[in-house]
Amino acid sequence: MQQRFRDGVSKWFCPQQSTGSQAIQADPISAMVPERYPLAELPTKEDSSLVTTYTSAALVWTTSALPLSFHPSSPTTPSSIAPLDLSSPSSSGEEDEGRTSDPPSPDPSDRFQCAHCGISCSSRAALSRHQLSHCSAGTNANLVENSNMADSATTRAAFRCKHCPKEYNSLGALKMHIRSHTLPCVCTTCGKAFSRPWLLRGHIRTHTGERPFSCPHCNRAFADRSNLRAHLQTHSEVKKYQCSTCSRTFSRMSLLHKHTVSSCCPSA
DNA sequence: CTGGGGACGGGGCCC
DNA sequence: TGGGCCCCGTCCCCA
Repeated sequence: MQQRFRDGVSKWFCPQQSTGSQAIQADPISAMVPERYPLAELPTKEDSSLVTTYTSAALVWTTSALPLSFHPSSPTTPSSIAPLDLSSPSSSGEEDEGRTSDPPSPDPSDRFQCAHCGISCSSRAALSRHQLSHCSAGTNANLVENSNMADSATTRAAFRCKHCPKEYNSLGALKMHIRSHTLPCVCTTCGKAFSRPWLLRGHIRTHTGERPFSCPHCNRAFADRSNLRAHLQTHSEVKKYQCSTCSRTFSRMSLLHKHTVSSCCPSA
């Protein structure tokens, strides 16, 4: 029954069963029609080029990650926004405690580091898989001309999507991405298609009205866990996102964006 | 204008 | 290798 709840998210997880079991067991589950999956869409490995590296920078709220979604015309400098340090033991930040929305704790003791490239993995399994990527990367090495292994461990890519410019360094990742083009999961109620079954399940809740995620503070229920997470921020006195100009905090990045662009420091 | 909810997309991780 | 799940994030809409 206990599922994998990384980083203590079970603290505010719904009291009901796991996400995959409620209300989906009846008709809605039959709404999933994942038979449309054209594997033939998978590309060959002939394509080879380096692509932009997706670093984990965005995960630690670095300001450099912010302008990606800023309005192009906005003169706001990224440096006007800074991640809020919630390290202070504020009781208001209780629901944020231990979640992965926080920067991952260094805790090197339980990290599994790759001897090849130094990348830290969260588990032995992850490390094993990562090391396999070195093996497969060796296979792909001629696809991705790269001589600096240590520096390029995160940059090599060999599998290119034929529908868009995206590239991936593993076939599995590419297959997953291609689903976003093929949308194999179709809602039988409204016909809307989704890339993954659980996306469809979430969508089906909009039809059924099911709200399995409830707030422990106000008992308000949500159909989407992410929305509950955002809601929990409203109960926190100190919000996660802070404007470095006026120190005002916001529950959402988007609100911070609006604030910096429109009212606080639009010309900064 | 601001804050918040609803709906959804996508990459990563674990089994 | 694939499915399921998690988290992060965005966009839109409304009060």
